[in-house]
Amino acid sequence: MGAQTSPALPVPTRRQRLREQTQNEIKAAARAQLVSNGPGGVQLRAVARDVGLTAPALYRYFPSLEELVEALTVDLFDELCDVMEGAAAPAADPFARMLELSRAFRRWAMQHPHEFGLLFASPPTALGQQPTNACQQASDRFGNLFASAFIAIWDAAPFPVPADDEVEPAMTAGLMPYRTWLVANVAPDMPLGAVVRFLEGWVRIFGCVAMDAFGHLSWAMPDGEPMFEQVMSSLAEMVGRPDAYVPPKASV
Amino acid sequence: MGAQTSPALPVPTRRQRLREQTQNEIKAAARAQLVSNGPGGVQLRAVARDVGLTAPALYRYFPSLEELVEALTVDLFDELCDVMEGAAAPAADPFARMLELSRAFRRWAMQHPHEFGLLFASPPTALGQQPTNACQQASDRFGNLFASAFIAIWDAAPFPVPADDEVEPAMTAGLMPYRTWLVANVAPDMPLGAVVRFLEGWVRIFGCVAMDAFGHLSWAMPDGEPMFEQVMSSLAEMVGRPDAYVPPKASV
DNA sequence: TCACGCTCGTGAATGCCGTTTACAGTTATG
DNA sequence: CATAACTGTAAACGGCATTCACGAGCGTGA
Repeated sequence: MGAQTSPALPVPTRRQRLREQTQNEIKAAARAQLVSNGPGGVQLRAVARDVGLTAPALYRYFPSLEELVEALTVDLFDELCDVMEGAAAPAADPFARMLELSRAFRRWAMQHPHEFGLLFASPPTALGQQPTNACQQASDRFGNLFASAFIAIWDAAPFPVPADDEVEPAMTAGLMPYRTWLVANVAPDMPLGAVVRFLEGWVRIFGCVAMDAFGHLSWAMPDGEPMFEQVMSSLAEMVGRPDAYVPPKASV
Repeated sequence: MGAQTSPALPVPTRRQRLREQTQNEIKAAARAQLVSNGPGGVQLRAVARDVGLTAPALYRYFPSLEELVEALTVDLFDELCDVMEGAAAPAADPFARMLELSRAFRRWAMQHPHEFGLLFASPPTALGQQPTNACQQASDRFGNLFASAFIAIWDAAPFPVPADDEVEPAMTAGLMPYRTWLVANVAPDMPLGAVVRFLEGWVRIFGCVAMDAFGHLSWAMPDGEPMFEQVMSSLAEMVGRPDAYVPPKASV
């Protein structure tokens, strides 16, 4: 009845706190399994064992194994986004921010290949079923990180891009919905050609990171970082700022 | 006892033929499961049911589910390579061949996303264990398709590439083993810079195809083909033959 | 022709899995 | 303090991969 109990939301009851804590323990155990067994190797009974419960008890916290993995996915997207945001100062030069965002992305992917696999290689596994709202939201946050970084680069210093009528008609058509959304919501003055450049860059960054994380580069080189850095350097040229690329600080 | 029975190998006994036929039926059933359930959704018992056998019977043909999937993987690599070779005339202009190889690759990936997932997205699933010999061999054939196509382009008309001392030292170091192998075996006169360009191109092609197949492009565009075609066009410029890119024949 | 061995298939059994159900103990609340 | 909500358990179900012991059929050499 004290005065400070009036806002209902910020005062979770004791049980709620314990419940949330247990949920986190469960997700942590699930992640440990993900790390050692890969996506698909997360087992409900094993998670329960690790956390000191019987299997049916987990159903008090997650309605199914699948939803547990989904919750873990959301957490991992958030972790990845947090790491990326923590690595790139928003106030920095826009391209420097993009550079640091991308490097943090690559670093996280290399350090957590199985988590990366869960986030980015599952679609073929789960093809045909649309993702959960929460999942979609989490991956949107990730996408927006890159998009807003690109928009900042463009707003700070537009660079030459193909004119609207130089873009392939097929691409123009396919890109229209996204482009109108962009213009209406976040980047009023971005031409179609810039959107194309954004996607090109995103494909190169993601492709480089994903191939490395999935081991599709190791036949030619043991470490994909130099290739990644070169991609970033060539992207600096693409956005008309060849000087903006700076090599990474030497790692320890 | 006839004269034609002398070579032991080319005359498989009747049993051997039946056995092989059953093996193929099993792999076909496994593939059907792969298509409908995705990698990881291939179940031994379900395969057995589909082929009209009990589960233990499959162990007469494959020592485990895992090895069945591996055999299927090898088959799929071969099918992909056959399709690609069938789509690209070896005698054609070297870049045209690369173009057709890449398009066939993309086409196959789009038409068989689950098979593509099994071939190219499993490493995170099976991270830490080196592939079977047969698997390695099959994926080597795939890699060599692209490599030899690139070598043909280079041999036909070398193009400007970064000089050896312009390549990042880190990349030079990592690339050395592969480069010396290339020079020793298939491309005696290929400079380091050309190897770098090859990998760049490969990363862009694969990245574009993989992202599309995994649905990581659909948030921006429903169909990744125009983006893929643009990548191919820009690769034509990269190899100094901007004229060599020709748009695809209109699809039906 | 017959008997032997090899191949291929089966049913039963083991131990794991995800999930459901019924039940008991604990905790918060009127 | 009684009542309801919450959190855990044991038992059970069906499905899974895998192993084993067994039998039926084929191919071959005496």
